[in-house]
Amino acid sequence: MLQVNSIKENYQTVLAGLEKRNFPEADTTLTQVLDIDQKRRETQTERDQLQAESNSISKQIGMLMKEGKKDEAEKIKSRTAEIKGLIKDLENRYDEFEQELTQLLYTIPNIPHENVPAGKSAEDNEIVLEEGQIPTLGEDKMPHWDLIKKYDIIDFDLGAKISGAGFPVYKGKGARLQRALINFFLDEATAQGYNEVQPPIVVNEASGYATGQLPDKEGQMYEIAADGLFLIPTAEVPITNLYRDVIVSENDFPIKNVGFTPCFRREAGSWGAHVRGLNRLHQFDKVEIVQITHPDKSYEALEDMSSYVQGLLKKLELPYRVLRLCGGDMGFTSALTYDMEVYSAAQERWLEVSSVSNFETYQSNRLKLRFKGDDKKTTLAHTLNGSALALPRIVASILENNQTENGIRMPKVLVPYLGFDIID
RNA sequence: AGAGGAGUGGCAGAGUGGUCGAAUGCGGCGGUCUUGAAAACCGUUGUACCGCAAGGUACCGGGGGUUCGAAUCCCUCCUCCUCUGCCA
Repeated sequence: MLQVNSIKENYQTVLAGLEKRNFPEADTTLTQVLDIDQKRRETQTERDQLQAESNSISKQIGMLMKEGKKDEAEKIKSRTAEIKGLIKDLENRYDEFEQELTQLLYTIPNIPHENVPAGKSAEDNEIVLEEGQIPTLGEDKMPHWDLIKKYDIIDFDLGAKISGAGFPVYKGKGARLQRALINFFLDEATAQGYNEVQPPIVVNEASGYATGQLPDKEGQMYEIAADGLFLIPTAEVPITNLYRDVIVSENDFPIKNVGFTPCFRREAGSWGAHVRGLNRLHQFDKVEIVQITHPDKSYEALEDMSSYVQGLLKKLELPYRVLRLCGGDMGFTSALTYDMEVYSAAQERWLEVSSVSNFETYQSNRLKLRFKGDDKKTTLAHTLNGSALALPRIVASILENNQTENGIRMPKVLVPYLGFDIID
């Protein structure tokens, strides 16, 4: 969430940023934030003064008791009763203001970076570059949902039986392909200096709030109500939360972690032809990269992560394009996001396979993730993350783009991981 | 899951109702000494909020309570350890 101080100090910038996001009634909301904060601070000052008085009386009583002047002590006691009530009231007021403030701040999205294009929807996203040759397939080309049946590598019906729609079962070479991709992605990231972690795939409420999935999107997550836990929608949640309430040393930057996890999304309200096959699932596999950086270095890191992801797509021989998301399409918590899309040649569509974002201090403020520099001052760090990569759509386009009469040719880079070079 | 024990500053570890934000040791930082280093010695060493400042307030696992006053007493939740049970 945004910091009140930054709203105060950069009011016009924040306002313009919210307008770029088409955030309604931005001015009213921001004024309200400052107003509540003002009241909160005034209440604190008042409360602290009374508390100080009360503390000093208590000390006096202590001294008097020690000296055996019980009567005098009793006399002063009566004075404290009044103060006590006042403090209680102020405390309640303070808590209310603070809660109100937090609730309000939760509704305000991150401020877009200046390079974020204005726009309302996906139509307005800016295509940064397009790379790779789009294959031309014959008339008999098949979409991946037919290919997986033909070669019996992924089974939706079976998954539906044991779990429900959107929970596929990977079989034989299909399962092997999953494992190969996961290992390939992890090896590549590790080679780039990312530290591999294996986090839990359920998280508590505090973690959900810290990275911004709560309170906004609880409907998107599967909830284990009996235990107050949520199935993660992305490894971003547990991996970033590793650093909740942590003060790192400036020398530790950049902190780079990579992790593979299954991801779970309820995707309530999504249906239709676009979600057929592997295009949208309730459970899918993803390798996620997360960086924590010095504020001065985060955009450098973002470019670095973007080109890293592009490198993966090149190695997989997939045609792709990079989009810079517009203000209206960007995620709530992001300041700048690149989406990577691969071309799926039988569906004849671009499919999003990665989203790389810089959150600046939006997450770290909730996380209380700070760093200490040589000057000993603590400052909020910047957090970034990106998919590297999400598997299902990668699989979809590998299957579709590489189909031949004799079977589906596998990208060379995967062959050592697969132990075969064709699915037939 | 049941029984018992424990959670204090970066770590270790005192403190069981009153100048305790907290002894002491280790570690860290600064200095003296030294050609340099070590040792020794001296000093310093948590976080957040309010305040122009002086200063103040809060925090001893989380939350609540008792009391003029709580690290210390009570309730509750969480976590860890030991034993028993169960189990990949």
